Amino acid sequence: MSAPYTEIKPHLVDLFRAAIAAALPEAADAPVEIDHPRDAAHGDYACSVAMKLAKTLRRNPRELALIIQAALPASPLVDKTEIAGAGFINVFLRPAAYQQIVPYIFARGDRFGDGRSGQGKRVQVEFVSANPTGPLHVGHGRGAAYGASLANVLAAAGYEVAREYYVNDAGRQMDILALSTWLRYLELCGIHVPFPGNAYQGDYVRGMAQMIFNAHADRYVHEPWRVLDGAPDFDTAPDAHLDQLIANAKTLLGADYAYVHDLVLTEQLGDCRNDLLEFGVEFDQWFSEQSLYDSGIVQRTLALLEKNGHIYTQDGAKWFRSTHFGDEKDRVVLRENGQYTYFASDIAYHLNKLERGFDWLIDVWGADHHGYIARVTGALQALGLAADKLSVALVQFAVLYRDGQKAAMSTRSGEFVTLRELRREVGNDAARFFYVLRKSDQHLDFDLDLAKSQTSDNPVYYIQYAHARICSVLAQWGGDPALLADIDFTPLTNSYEIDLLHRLAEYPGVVDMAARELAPHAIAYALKDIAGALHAYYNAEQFLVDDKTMRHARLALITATRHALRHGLALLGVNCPDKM
RNA sequence: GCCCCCGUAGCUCAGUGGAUAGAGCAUUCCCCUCCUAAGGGAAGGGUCACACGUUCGAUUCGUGUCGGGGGCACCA
Repeated sequence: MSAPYTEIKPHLVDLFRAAIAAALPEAADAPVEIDHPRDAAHGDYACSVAMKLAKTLRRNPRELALIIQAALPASPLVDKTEIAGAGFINVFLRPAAYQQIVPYIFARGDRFGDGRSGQGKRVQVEFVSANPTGPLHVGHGRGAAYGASLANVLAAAGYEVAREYYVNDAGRQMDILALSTWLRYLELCGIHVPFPGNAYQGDYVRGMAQMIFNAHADRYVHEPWRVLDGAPDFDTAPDAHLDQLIANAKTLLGADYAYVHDLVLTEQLGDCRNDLLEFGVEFDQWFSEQSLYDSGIVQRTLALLEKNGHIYTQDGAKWFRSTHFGDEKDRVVLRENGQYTYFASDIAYHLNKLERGFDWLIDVWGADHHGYIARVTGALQALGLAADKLSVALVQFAVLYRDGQKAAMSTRSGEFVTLRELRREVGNDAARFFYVLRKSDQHLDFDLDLAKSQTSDNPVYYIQYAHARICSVLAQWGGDPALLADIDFTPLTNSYEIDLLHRLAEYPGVVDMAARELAPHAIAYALKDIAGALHAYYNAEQFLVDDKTMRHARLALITATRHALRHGLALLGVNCPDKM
């Protein structure tokens, strides 16, 4: 049974609309905006519509404000209104306006905060999608935390969300990893081939080589003296050198190359999946790039583009005319050597996504990919698809700080800080929270010392502590919080209580906004505010007081607060400990 | 050169077309015989980079300048 609840802001908008329709019918479609004044002396909410109407109606704004004020219908939530400043209509609410949120939250339980603005539309969030060529590093961690939280927020806002990881299992990088592993394997077999500096250097490569050696001894040693055949000098042509070694490995290993390739792919993908799983990040689908070639959709897509006249041949390569769609230059889709570019399969991938019936696609990319947006949206337009169904969320880099210094992080030579190392050092909760504490399109300074400090400085503990305190009080009370749903809330009138009620009432709107703006960081800030209001309340008032009515009202309020904290922390993938 | 992000307190960052711009840290104080002090309260600290424009009103929107970061492959 759902408690009657009137959402404050929409209710006030309705009141003002009704007043204007009655008193100023010529301005009935005026935009009514209600905001929350900074200064409490200006009331709980303020409306600026009189000033906005002043110009079109050519009348004095304060005079208009008086007319509107006089026509406002009576409301059980409104105590009084005042006209102030240049023509603001300030609204002062009755405590009941805020108190009603408590039974509403009890009715919604841990689903308080869920909304319906998504209308069940199907949205796909594709994120992380790191090449499975080594451990995830701290940069991927931010994409993972952001994407996972964003997907949760969208689901809470009423979207049907599909979480997807695009596996780049078809490209040159995978070949380099397979080669790297084979060369390390040959070393284990006592055969030394100079290990190229642009191959994968990390210890995990030796680990995979060891696995092959342990399972199959020297079975995959195939004419190793020919590995360097025809390879140009590494120092003058490192890339060509590496490509020749890959070609040689494929020739020498023959059908066994697939074994090495598949093994390293399976190993790295498995490692990646476990890493993310431990981080609380799960996917509905791991989509293989190779499958796009196997199913022929890449070829079909390019044929369609060609038929539409968006492909031309030059210098032996096939180009997509992306300049026609605002890109700064045209892009190769089929190289002179007959191989498709990554871009080619990516066009096919996006076509495939839309063919799967999603209403909205969100790609979470590293900020270094921003130049890629124009060509992908261009390709969608060229295919006759609605490019506005695609949103790209760019995630800027994270820089780790330790002792006030940048923590060393080089992408080559296996020196990078892995996501796993970060999680081990600061814990999953702090990592998830710190990653989304900044707007995604801003550089993130990740303070390792702060993240692992078990003090009040740490915002994660600050919020979790609020939750634990509530649990502790309820445990000492010993009753069943669910039975507090129908008690008398009118004692909740002091400033701490009103402040907390206010923040709780605003929380569902924050979730809605966070979904609309692709901004899960707003959840983190809302939680900090709610936790802050709870802590202030806790210090100012005793909850377990003798007066039963007051005691129950306060316990109900903190129980409601607990629902909101749990909801928000769940969206961010952070745990809610009962004790700390 | 072109494109993207950013410039708000000493530091790290929120924020909004509205009235006196916020938080945490840092600094200086204060609060546990009391539900967890991983907490609360107070004080100081600002030309919201700069200029011009739009607007009744700009820190917010637009243009430009300066400054910081990133990106501009027949790599992925």
